Amino acid sequence: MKRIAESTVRRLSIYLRFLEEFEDRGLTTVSSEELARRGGTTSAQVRKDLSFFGSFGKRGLGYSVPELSSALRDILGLGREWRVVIIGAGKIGAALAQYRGFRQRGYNIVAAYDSNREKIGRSLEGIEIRDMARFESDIATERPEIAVIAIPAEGAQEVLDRIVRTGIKAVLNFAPVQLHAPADVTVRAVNMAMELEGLSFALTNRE
Amino acid sequence: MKRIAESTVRRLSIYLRFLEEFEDRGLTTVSSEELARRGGTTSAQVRKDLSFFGSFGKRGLGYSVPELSSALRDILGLGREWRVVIIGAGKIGAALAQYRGFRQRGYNIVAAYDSNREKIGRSLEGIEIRDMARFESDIATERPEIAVIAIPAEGAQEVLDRIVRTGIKAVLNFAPVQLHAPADVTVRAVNMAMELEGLSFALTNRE
DNA sequence: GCTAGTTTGTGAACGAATTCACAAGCCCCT
DNA sequence: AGGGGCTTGTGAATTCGTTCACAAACTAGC
Repeated sequence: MKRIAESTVRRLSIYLRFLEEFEDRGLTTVSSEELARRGGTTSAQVRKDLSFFGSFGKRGLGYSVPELSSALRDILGLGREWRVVIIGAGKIGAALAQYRGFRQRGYNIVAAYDSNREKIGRSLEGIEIRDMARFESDIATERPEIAVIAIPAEGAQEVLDRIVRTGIKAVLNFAPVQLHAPADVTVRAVNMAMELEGLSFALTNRE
Repeated sequence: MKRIAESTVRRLSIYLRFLEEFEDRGLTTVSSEELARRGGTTSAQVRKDLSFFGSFGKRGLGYSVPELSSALRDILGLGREWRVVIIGAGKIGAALAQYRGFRQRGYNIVAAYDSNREKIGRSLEGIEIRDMARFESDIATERPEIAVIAIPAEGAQEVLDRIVRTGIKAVLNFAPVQLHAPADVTVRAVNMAMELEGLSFALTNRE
């Protein structure tokens, strides 16, 4: 299969969100034009994005809402459950743990890890906080597919190295540092500081 | 001035982070090659990124660490203080409010807003939680430059419309929806659900 | 002050992503 | 059953972003 651009995948997520809304409202078909308007893009872009994966529409009519959402869920890997571990039981870990959208979409948070004696053994929004020392042995038996780094910048690369050694291939990083991993490990970053700097840049440099 | 790509601005943030680290370690010069290695890019990319804004280096030597960090801080608008309001005093709002990196870089959180009677009047990590009903009148007197949306998806577009009407031109959105704003308002989105879907996509569709 | 060794800054080449534009296909109405 | 009106799917054209490659400019050593 041809390599798919990250931007395409992001848009598929956006389309899926609208499709789910349309499903709830009982709509049966939708046009690329409508999806584009909602998603802030163009109808040609929508059709091109979908065309990488197949033909889901009917000419003259549009896309069947249930069919297309089902197809997108499959494409995005939402047709199964994913086991997720969170490293870092601080505020960000807590915000993640309580977010209902994750479980709804099949992301099952199996545990949180921390090194702070105060936190170990307690629960984070119903999720067990375990000693980071147990990390490797737990992973070996529970085999989660996704790890979330929710600790400060300083220890993040070291934690990522440990994650990589366990064989986990997908990591979501909330620490405000650029991390390095082998090519077969996908690392996505959420960096609030960087986004804010994008805003102050825009405010500063506009005509 | 020529339009600068968002990807360029993101990289500038990354470079600045390393430069600050180098400053702390007392290093005086750095090459584009070194910055590239740390930032996960190429030296040509680093030089091209910087060249949009001027010539900061010395041929044969590299860049002066203090000079380049100062230049990047100016470019990214970090040479002044920005007033920020957070809308939504939930878990995400709390995670933001306690994050020390913001104040360090000149983002001053002036207040948080919520509609929940329970929360109004309390404090979020030392920041006053105010009634959302006061929003417009407060903005008119305090004139913050940046608003952060940290509420669930449902009310987010409506809140953005209110923000836009106050004249605020920069918004950071944590709600998992695509929002629409006039072209002169910069909206950056942080969408954890979308990032996770990027990961499950990568796990599902790889050879 | 000259030479060898670096590293920048930047046009030109390349590659990737988006947009255009239109034939092909489908629905609905008469 | 045929025609008009839509909307998809997709090559081609275009735009945007990255990488290449090298002259220009600097340092350091002799």
